[in-house]
Amino acid sequence: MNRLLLVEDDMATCMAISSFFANEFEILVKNNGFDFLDTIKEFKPQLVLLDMNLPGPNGLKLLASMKEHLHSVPVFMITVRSGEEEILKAFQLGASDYITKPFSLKVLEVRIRRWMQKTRSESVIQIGAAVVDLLAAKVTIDRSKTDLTQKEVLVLRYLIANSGQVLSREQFLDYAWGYDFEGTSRTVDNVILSLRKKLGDTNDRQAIIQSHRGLGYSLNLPELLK
Amino acid sequence: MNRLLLVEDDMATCMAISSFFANEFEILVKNNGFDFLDTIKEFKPQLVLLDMNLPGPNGLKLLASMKEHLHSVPVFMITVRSGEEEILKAFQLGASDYITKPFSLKVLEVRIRRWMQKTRSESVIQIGAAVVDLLAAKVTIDRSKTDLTQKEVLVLRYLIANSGQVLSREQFLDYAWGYDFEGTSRTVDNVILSLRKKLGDTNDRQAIIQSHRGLGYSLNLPELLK
DNA sequence: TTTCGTATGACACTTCCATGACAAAAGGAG
DNA sequence: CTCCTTTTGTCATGGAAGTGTCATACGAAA
Repeated sequence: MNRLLLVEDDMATCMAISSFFANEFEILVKNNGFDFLDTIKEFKPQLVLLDMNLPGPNGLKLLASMKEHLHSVPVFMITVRSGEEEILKAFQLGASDYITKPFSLKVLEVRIRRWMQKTRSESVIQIGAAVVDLLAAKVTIDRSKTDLTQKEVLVLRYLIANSGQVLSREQFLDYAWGYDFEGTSRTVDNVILSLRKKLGDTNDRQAIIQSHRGLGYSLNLPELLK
Repeated sequence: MNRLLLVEDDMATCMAISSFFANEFEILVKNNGFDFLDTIKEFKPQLVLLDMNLPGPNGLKLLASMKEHLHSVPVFMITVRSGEEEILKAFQLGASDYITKPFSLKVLEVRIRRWMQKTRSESVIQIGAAVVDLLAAKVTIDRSKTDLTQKEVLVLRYLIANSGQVLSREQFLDYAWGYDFEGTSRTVDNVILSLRKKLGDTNDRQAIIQSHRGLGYSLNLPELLK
C-alpha cells in the first residue's frame, strides 16, 4: 500500500483527509514541521501533502530543504492563502501541485492518483466478476469466498501494481520468490493457473490475466475508469 | 518552439493567453469545438488548453473523443464552472489538469511548464494512426486493440530507439535475435510486414516504416515527439 | 497423522516464426 | 524505354518452442 505523509496542523483537515484515505493509503500525520526530513527518510512516503502554515518552519521552507536532498518525492502544497506569489514560489521550489482550501476530497484523490500514476491502489479491487481483497487474502465471487495463498497474493499484487504491463516470469520470480530463487518457469505458470481459477478467469482473448507468448503475463482490467 | 492549442470562445481570455505566451509558444486559437481532432492532427500541439463551454460539442465530449485516439497529448481543462462532478469527470477522461477561471497567467505558465517536462518519459507512443504501448505489448488503432508478439516488440523498440535512422537487417538480427543467429533476411522482413499491418502502415512514400533498398528500414515519426 | 502450500515433471496442445517459393518492385545497363 | 538483375513484399507451411494443465512429491504446520 502506498504511503502518504500529511503535514498539517489543522485538526479538522487532518481528520477529514486521513479518514477519507484510510483504506487507500497508509497515512502518517504530523502536526508540525519539526523533524520533517527525518520523518520522510524513515517513512519513505510515495507522496507528501504539506500545509503552508505550520508551527515551526513553514511549508515553503520545508519544501525547499527537502527538494535539496530528496528530489523524487512529489509534494502537494495545501493552503488557505492562494496568493499568486506564493503559488509561483511553491512550483518554483518543485511542488507537484497546489491545492487551495477548501477543496473536494474526491478531487484531491484523483489528483493524487494521477500523480502516482496508479489508478487503483486500493486493497479491495474488482477484477472481472471477482472482488479481491489483498490484505485479507480473499476472493469473493458470486458470494462464495476463497482464500488466496501467499504466492497468489504476491503474484496478484505485482500484477495489479503494474496493471496493463506485460511482466516476465523472471520479474515474477524476482518479486515473489526472491532474486536467488532457482525455479523453473512452470512455477509461475501454476500460480497463474490457480489465480485464474479463483478469479473465474477464462484464458482467451478477453482474459483478465492474459498470456503473452515469449513475454509473460499482464493484467487487463476491463474498464480502468468507469 | 512548443506548440499550444487553445480552444476557447471567450475573446478576452483568448487575447490574454495568446499575448502572454506569444514569445514562449507557438499558439493556435480556435473559437469552437468543430474540427477538433483534425486540428490536433495537423497542428500537433505539445499541449491543449480546452474550454468547457464551447459552441458545438462541449469540452468534455471533445476530451473524450480525443483521448480515444491521441493519448499522448496532455489536455488542460479551463472553465468558470467548478462543480465537483465535472472536475472528476474531466480527470477520469484523461485531463492532465483543471484550471478554474479566473486564474493567474503566471500560475498557468508554471503548470504548463511542469507538465511538459513530465510527459517526456512515457511508454505510450503515437505512431501514425496507431497508439503503441511497448510495455503492454499492445497496439490500439481506431479503438481496436492488437497484441504484439515478442519479435514485433523487439523490432519496434529498436526502431523507436533509433527513429529516423536507417537500420540494417543485420542490426535487427543482432538486437532482436542475438549475435549467433544465422537467419535469412526474410526473417526480418516478415516481422516488418506484420508490424506494418498492425500499425496500419501503407508502405509507400509516406510510410512510417520505410524501406531503403539495400540498406534496411527506418522509422519516420511525423515530428510529434522528439 | 493429516492437511495444505508449493515446486517440479510430464504430456498435450497452441502459437509463433523461420524458411522457402514466388510475385512484385526498384534500379542499372544497354 | 526495355530488359535483366537484385532486392523486397507476401503468403503458406512445418517444426519447434512456449504454455495449459494435471499428477505427484516434498516439507511445514496444524
